[in-house]
Amino acid sequence: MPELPEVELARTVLCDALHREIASVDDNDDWVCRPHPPGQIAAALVGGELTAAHRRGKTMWCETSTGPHLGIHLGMGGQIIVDGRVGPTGPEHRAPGPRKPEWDRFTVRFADGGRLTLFDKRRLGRVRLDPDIDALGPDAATITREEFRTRVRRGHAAVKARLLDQTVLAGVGNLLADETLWQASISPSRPADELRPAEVDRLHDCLEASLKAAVAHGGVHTGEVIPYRHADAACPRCGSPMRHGTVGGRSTWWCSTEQR
DNA sequence: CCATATGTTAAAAG
DNA sequence: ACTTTTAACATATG
Repeated sequence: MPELPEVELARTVLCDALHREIASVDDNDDWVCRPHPPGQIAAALVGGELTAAHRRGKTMWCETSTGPHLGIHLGMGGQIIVDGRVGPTGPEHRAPGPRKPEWDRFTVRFADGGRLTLFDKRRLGRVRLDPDIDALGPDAATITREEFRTRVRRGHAAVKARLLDQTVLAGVGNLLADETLWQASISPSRPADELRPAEVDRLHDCLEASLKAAVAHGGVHTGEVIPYRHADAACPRCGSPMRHGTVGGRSTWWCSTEQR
């Protein structure tokens, strides 16, 4: 579920956890908390408080009164829950399924009795101290037209692979990439450096629009073409069959006639 | 049992 | 050396 829009919404939930004394921390999942051994993150946080919540691409981090930054990544399906308020990270938000306690992978308990939890069935989420934010490219929501042009076109890989590369720009995931390329009528497998300048600009415009719509509507799954990413679907714009394949190592759907 | 899943990344390949 | 692709990661679900 979590791509940039979901993570931004999760970040707003995270803000509810700010300025509250941290009483204890459960960091016992050594896979989610790697490379930290159990207790290390707890030791860095207990007694202090979270003072600010930031995001770049799909990575969030909190500043703390004790010094270190607390990095949180939702992985493939993680959710932030603060005092029972669930970050809207996809269809599950609207139809919450079972919530087994063992799916709580990381928890900060506050002196006021409330708590912040990373809920993640698949366990691909990540919590760590002082994440390397600078390894990421510019945030997809604020990247300039100039930056987008030079970064996306630098490289011969498929344009979808460039969009998904978090060091090129940060925040675009598989669904948002398909949505943006469909909006722009560009084939996902076109080599990025062969796109005409006008096409790259169109892609940037469509990315901005898709991001804005997704944040406003509650997630990337609200994209126009997302419901048509399945076998036997027809393009909602022209009626041609939707095509399927693997591009950039990910399952990809595109319109067989409009996307060139 | 098999395939798939909205992400990242180490390793292999080019 | 740098870029691109693939496989693996942990786990749930259809």
